[in-house]
Amino acid sequence: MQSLDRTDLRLLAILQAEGRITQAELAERVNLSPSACLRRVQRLEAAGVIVGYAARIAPEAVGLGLQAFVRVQLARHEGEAIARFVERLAGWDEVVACHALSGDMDYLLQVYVTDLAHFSRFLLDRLLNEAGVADVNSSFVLRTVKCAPGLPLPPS
Amino acid sequence: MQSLDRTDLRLLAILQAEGRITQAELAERVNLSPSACLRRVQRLEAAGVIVGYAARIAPEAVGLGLQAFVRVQLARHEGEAIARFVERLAGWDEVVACHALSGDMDYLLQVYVTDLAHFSRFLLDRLLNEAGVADVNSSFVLRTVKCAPGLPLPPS
DNA sequence: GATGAAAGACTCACGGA
DNA sequence: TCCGTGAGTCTTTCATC
Repeated sequence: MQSLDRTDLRLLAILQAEGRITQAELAERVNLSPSACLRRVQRLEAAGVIVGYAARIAPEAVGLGLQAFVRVQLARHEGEAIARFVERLAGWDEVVACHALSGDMDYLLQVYVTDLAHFSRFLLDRLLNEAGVADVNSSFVLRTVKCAPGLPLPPS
Repeated sequence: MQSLDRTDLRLLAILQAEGRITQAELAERVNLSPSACLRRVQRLEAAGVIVGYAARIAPEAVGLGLQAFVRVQLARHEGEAIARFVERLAGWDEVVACHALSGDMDYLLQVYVTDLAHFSRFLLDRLLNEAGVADVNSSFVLRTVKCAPGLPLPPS
């Protein structure tokens, strides 16, 4: 990707907030013809700047009443265990994100479950069942104070 | 919202993964006529099950090369400070999410910045500049091992 | 980047199970 | 109440300049 000009950034900002806006209205908002606008969007998609589109769903509305962050420490000197852990993660639907972090913990998992009973099963059947997991520390989300609809894009 | 039947859940799963799918194709995938499908989608939107639609953007592609999780503890017995902190958060673009958590920390912030210099400015100019902030602990994302495209929906 | 045109999608009012 | 049909309108998308 060459570089993103002001118009590209405006397109991204709009699409990030209104992913299903029509090309016609998108074009109008950035003062382009529909075809020029579409070409830019297609270019952004092809370049991997736009990775995809998603409906944002309210967790409670689909029965996901509990969100948790789980810090996981793997046993040292077990490269094998790390690879297996990462592989297993992919199959655990409850985990929507997992990051390797700097600092005193190894991995931070973001987890959605229906309730505490579900979370308990997740811990016992999945995480603690895993060889190489040395330590686990769970924090539940009491309240979500802020949830931006996308990334902070540079002003355009 | 009454309840979500199998078709609703299928619609949500598809829209969560392909937010810009056409109504025509969406209808075909769930074996409905376009109009019946559209009515269901509109109902899900009106009921707040679908909160919105968003383009997913690659952070590095827009210059956001560093992601961090920041744990913040506010001073106790300062209800005033909490309210002001939450209010300020809304204006800090770098913060895409903030949750009040159970356990030993108060708030968990998810932060996107361009680089360490930017993060440093964020800490000094914003967070540490805030009255009532008793303790701050930052962890940087070294690697994102998993990033699901949406919520774990019950099978349909 | 704009124009223009053909193909297709969107969306609604209506009638039926 | 929910679905399907049909039709008008708007959108998408491409070739062309």
